[in-house]
Formats: sequence, C-alpha cells, structure tokens
Amino acid sequence: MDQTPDADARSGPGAPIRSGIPEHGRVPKYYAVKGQLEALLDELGEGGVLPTERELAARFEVARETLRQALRELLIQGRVRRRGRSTVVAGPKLEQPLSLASYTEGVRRQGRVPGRTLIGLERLGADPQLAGQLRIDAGDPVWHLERVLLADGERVGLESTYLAVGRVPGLEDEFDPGSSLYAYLGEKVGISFGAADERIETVLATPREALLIGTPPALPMLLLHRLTRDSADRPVERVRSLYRGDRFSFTTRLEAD
Amino acid sequence: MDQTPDADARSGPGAPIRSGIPEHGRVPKYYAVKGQLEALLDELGEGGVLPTERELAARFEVARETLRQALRELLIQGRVRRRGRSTVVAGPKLEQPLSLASYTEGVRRQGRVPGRTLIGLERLGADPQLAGQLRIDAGDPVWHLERVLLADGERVGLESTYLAVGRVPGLEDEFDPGSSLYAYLGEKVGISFGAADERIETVLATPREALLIGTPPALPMLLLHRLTRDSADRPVERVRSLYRGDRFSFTTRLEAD
DNA sequence: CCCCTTGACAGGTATAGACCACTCCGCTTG
DNA sequence: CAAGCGGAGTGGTCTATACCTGTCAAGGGG
Repeated sequence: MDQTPDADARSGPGAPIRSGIPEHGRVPKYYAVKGQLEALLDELGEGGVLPTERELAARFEVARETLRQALRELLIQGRVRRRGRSTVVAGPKLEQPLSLASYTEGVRRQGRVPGRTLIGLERLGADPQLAGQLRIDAGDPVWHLERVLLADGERVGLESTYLAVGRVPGLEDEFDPGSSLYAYLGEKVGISFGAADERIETVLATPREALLIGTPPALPMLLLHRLTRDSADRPVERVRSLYRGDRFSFTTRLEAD
Repeated sequence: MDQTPDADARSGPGAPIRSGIPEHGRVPKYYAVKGQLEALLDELGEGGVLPTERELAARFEVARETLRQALRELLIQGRVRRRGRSTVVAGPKLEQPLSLASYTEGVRRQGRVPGRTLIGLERLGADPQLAGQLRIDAGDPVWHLERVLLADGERVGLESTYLAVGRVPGLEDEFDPGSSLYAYLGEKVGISFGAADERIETVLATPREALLIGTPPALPMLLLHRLTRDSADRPVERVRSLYRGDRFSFTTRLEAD
C-alpha cells in the first residue's frame, strides 16, 4: 500500500549514486510529519480513528496546512480514509485481475461482496468516434450505462459502458443494473467474448466523479479503457472504468510470444 | 491526457441522477481557476511558457496558494511541466505496451529515442522474500541494478532489477548499463523468456525517487512489479519499474480463455 | 418512543505574507 | 573567447488566520 513497502526501492542509506544526479539530502518538514503520522497509524491499527487535524498540528508543532499536506499524501496512498467527519486508518488495496472476467469475479476472488449502484441508463445517438469503434453508423442508437462499483458496500469505482442498441435491444427491460453485465451478455444474449484491447493510466477524478465515488476531489484514479470484442471479432462494448487508485491494483500474466 | 477527454465521462448537463447520491453543484474557486488555466494552455500551445505564479494569481484575482492548487492538478495530469524555473505546456502521454518486449521496444514504437542512466549496480545478499521469488537460498548473491529511464533524453521512470548472480555471473563486466537488459539476457546469456506476472498500481514518488526522476515530490506514479520467468518457468528477474503517471499509459490485449 | 431541530465541531477552502533553495542570465575575470 | 561568479527572480515550503459546508449527537417537540 505504501509506495515503498519493498526494500528494493532504496539502495540503502549509504548507497553511492554513480550518476550526475545530486543527492539532495534535505527533507521537507511535511515529509517528516508524514513519517510521524505513519508511526501513529501503526499504533492505532486498521479502523482506528485519528485525532483532529488541529490537535495533530499542535502535537507535532506545525501549522495545520503543513499537517494537511502530510495527511493529503497518506490519503492519496490509501493509508487513511475519511469517514464522515473523522479520519480513520485504512485497510489494504484490492487486487483486480486484468482479464476478461468481470468486476464481479475479481472482487469475489478477494473474498469481498461486489455490488453496483445505477447512476443512469440512457439511449442516445453514437458520435462518430464511438460509432467507428463499435462499427455502427454515426447517430445509430447506443446504450450508455453508468454505474458505481461497490466492494462490501464501499464505493470503489465508476463504470461507464457503451453498447449498440441493435445488439442488445432488450437491455433496459431485461437487465438488472445491480448484476453483472458480462453475465447478462453471455448467458441471456448469447454473446461469446473474444479479445479485448485495454489501456491503463492514472488520472485525477473530476469533482463530479469524486462526488459519485465518494472520494476527496483530485484523488489519483486508475483509468481503464477497454474495447471488448466477441469471438467473431465484432465489437461488443466500449467501457471506461475508473477505480480508486488508493484502493486498487491490477494484476496480469504475460505469456511469451 | 486530461482525465475527461471523452464525452462518455458525463451524462450531460441535465442528466438525471437516479441514485441516492446528491448532485452537489458547488464548484471550488481553484477548480474554476483550473478551467481558466486550461484555456490559457490551449492558447499557448505545446511547449509554450506560462507566466509566473505570482502574475497568474494577480491576473485571475486569487491568492497564489489558490492558483498553485489549480496548477498542481494540471501538473499531476501532465498538462503542464516544470522546466527549470519556468512552467511549460506539456505534450501527450507515451503509450507503453504491457508485454515482454523491453522498455526499449515500447519507446521506439512511439518514435522516441530510449536511453538509460545508471544509478547503481551492486552485488548483495538476497533477503528471504527475494530468495523465494528467485528460487535461490537466502543470502545468495544477487545483482541489484538501478537505472533511470529516458525518452528523448527526458527522465520518465526508474527501474530497479534484481537477478541471481549465479544466473548471470558476468553482468558487471559484460553488460552496458545504457543498453537493453532484455537484449543482453536474450542474446548474450542465451535466456529464452517465458511467462511473467505483473502488478500495476498508482503510488506516490518518495522524495528520493522524485529527485532521481526529476519530478515534483508526491507526483502520482505508475508502479509496475514484474517477476519474469524463462521458458522452463524458472525465475529470471524481479523488476520494480516506476513510471511518471503524467507521462505514461499502458496498453494490453486480452485474449479469451 | 421516534423524529426533527439545532448547534458544536470536523474537515475544506481561501488569503496574505514570509523565507528558502535553486535556476538562469549577465557580467566579470582569466 | 571561455569559464566562473553573483545576483535577481522563480517555484517550494511554511505559517497564521478566517470563514464555509457538512456531520453528528444531544436534546426538545410531536
């Protein structure tokens, strides 16, 4: 969870730097405060409630803004979480396999209960880019399904899916937005999945996204763009999944060529 | 590059929210300032130099700290970059394929010139965890190779590799730290690669890492952990790669089961 | 007994001011 | 002309203060 859980991150205290890059040495005060906070988190243990910002600032003898800078980094790393008006020590990250298996499967494998909250299901006309990706004509009707992803009831991500109405005409009537879309497409519609192209990057949540997922604004998120095809290589859906960067990691297995 | 390049991120201005999550409406001032800054960036174009923070704060009639909060988000997103003592409009992200091909290959495919700077090459004893992963005995000698990754001379990442000395005894003498390790292992040592397990997550750079890569501290990074095996499924190396989150995205292709 | 009001208090945002380390340019010096 | 020195100005950090919005628990009213 921490960015340096591994000893391999450092060459050791006295390790020689053989490049022209200077070794700075100087440590900002907020970083020292962060270290003190981390020690405190270990004492408190998972789920423990932190004292208020003002009290911590007084205890460490720094300004509240300085303490907040340290706290902000711990928040981004997922070491602490906001819960109501208090701050608590967080649990470990979830590992999600990068595979065709749905979000449901990945979360279940971690021993957690998956869930979804419907934000919106609407029918609209495809813009040229989307039409090209789904291999339909621009303006053709597409479903736009937007859901918040849950793990043990906790909001952890936001998923936005586009698929052609022509391919799944009965979606609005037949599909339960709280269940797995992949299961529906596979079992009810009879689509067999083929390859998918994915792109992963880190982005910042917009205020709207942060609000929907329930994170502080500007938390780094993992953005997954996926274009799924069926076994005949026809496009099925375009998905944009946004996961809390402090709560998720993705794993994959690469095979030799 | 922006976190909402796609219209699919939004349901539209008047889109109904069908869940119990409230629509907030309020926009912090720094977020409005960020929007004004983005408009300015478009005017300036890639490579354009921004006015100073103090001047921008005066122009938008906000405190410098407020302006800095907006600028900090643009920095994290990779929309702007620090260059010396000035701030410039940044170019697009690099896409790196998630495959066994080396860093070298990925960067070349983007039409850029890859490079590396040696930070350190040392020989040390394996700790129990590393020994288990490399299937050697604890205390057995391992190489630790740490290099800064370059694209067109720009520092974009930090790579830390561990591999058993017994497997590659001549590394220190034969290997040119500025070249591709994969090419050396494949061509000179005669290792044929098999599958690899990878994990991707976002972390914050430590001050040391930020210094080596030349980023502002606490920039979100993409952390790639990889355990590479040969075609006989024996472990070859453990790699910890840290890439600038504002400069990289990773792509992969998932095949059906 | 439950619901709702209400206010204390938490974190979020915004401001002004100060100092520091580093970069970079121009100038001096060899 | 090249190298090196120095100062101006930049972003980085830190402080102190103020006000706002949302949370939550206590207490009053139904």
